[in-house]
Amino acid sequence: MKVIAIVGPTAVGKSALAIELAKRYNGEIISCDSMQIYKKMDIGTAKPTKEEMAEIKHHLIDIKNPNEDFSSAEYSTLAKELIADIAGRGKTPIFCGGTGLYLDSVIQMPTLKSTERDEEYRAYLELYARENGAHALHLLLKEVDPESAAAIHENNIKRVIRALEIYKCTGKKKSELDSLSKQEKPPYDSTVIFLNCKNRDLLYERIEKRVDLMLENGLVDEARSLYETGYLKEQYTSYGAIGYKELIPYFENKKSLSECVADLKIATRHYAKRQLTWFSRHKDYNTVYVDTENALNSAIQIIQGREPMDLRQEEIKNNYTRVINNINSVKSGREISLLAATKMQNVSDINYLISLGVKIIGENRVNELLEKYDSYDKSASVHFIGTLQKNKVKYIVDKVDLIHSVDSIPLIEEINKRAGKIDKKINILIEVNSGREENKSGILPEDVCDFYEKAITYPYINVMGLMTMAPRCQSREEYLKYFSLTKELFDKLFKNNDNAILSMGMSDSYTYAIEAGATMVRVGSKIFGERKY
RNA sequence: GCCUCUGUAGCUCAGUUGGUAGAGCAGGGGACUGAAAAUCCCCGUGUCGUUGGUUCGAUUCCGACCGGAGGCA
Repeated sequence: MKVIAIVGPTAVGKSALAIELAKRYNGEIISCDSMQIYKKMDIGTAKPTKEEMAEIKHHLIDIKNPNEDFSSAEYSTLAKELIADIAGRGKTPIFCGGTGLYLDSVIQMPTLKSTERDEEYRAYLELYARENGAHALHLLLKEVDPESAAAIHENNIKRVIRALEIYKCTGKKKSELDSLSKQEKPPYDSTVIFLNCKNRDLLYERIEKRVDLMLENGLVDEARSLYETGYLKEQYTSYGAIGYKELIPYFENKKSLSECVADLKIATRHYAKRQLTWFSRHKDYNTVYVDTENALNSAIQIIQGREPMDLRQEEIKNNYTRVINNINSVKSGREISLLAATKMQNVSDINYLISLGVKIIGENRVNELLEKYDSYDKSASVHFIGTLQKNKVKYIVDKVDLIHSVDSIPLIEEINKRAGKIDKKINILIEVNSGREENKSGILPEDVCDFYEKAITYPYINVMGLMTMAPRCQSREEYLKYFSLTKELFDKLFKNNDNAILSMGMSDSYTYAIEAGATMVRVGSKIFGERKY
């Protein structure tokens, strides 16, 4: 029986990938996460959203209360039943989660069975260890199961106790059971995709962001309610979850919230590191790096055994053709320039796109532009379309043909100065904050004319037109409002200039922008696909 | 302006009665088949602020200088 599994450290983007694959392969997702098992722990364990669960069936989420016990053996039994059930209905089981042991208990261990636990014996051994020391406890294990004793460090009291408990409950040594199980054949034909991140700092950034998001979504309240209902107790398995116990000192007024949050982030990083170690050890896993490849395409390629480039190029070509057709259907005879927004896209995809006929590419970040610059196919011209910091101007003046996002006099001065040094006139667009959004950059519409008058006085600056980023809108009418406003300003300032550029409209709105009079549109995700990972 | 304290690892700080230094945290690596978001193991060279002097030898003692904190004016 075929199963697919998506594993990887926390926050790499497993869930989104699993859902995409489930859509493509008529799949159902079996969560492989030791903490999503528990009810009432939603935000902190990053469960899929209701919408996602409605779209794709998810299993083994919310099956226990936080004060109930659970174990990998129990997981194994449940998951195996589910595989049979899902496959029996003609669908594909897709595992998704970060608990490596749980996955192994399913795809590597055919006969793993739940065994009863012996709480009394455990408590006795814990006491024994406390009174006589870890070494003495370890000696007990050495007597009954020397092999396991050799494999388990004496300070690892939890494992030593577990091994002793297994012996007491089953009458067999843990080492014996282990080696028996290792002789068995894996029960399924499984393809495991290990999502990883080449750049560790990037993974840590994602973790940081995700924790912040959880806090915004109400993690503290969720934790407080667990704390107050008495579910946040050390004796429960669910207590291990990261994101709850770290906040206890805050609830008890022993630490500030920000200290607790810092601890929680550190705990999550450590966890991610342990996951990386675990998954890296499994040499049969297929590693996909989310920061250097398109995870979905690589995953599909692995599952189907196809060359990734074929598929990726096919997708880009189809998307590109669709965008061009859309542009042609609304441009009513005018010349429209298509700028491909290439943020986060790899150079081979970009160059392929250029080979299809794209003449302009636009980058958002200076560092990224510099990294990729040497590899670009030079038949396309490079524009800068993101927020430009003054201290970065010097790196790009000699490289870009147009800066779309100029919105302050100090920035113009810096560009003018740097351009002067290399004696090159720099083409710029003035960015208009057409939506009057506080956090967005750009000149307010009523100030644009003044700004323009000032800007054209600099000898090395060539103001070629306007650019705007509309706020995210729900309807065509809304978009048209912002675009028309910008178009009016544009007509006022550039009415006699046939070469003037009005850059507006992105993936969600480029057709409306063209209707409103744009001469250039900046399209990224509609060409390269959504950046989900 | 004067006085006191202070400057040691990414961070917080020990320490050397003068023989070039070590903890915690962070970070890195690893183990892990019955509690696993758990549990456990291993990894510490850094111009000891700069610069003169004393000394066989200075991060340690003395002086000057440069940062930082505080006090008196």
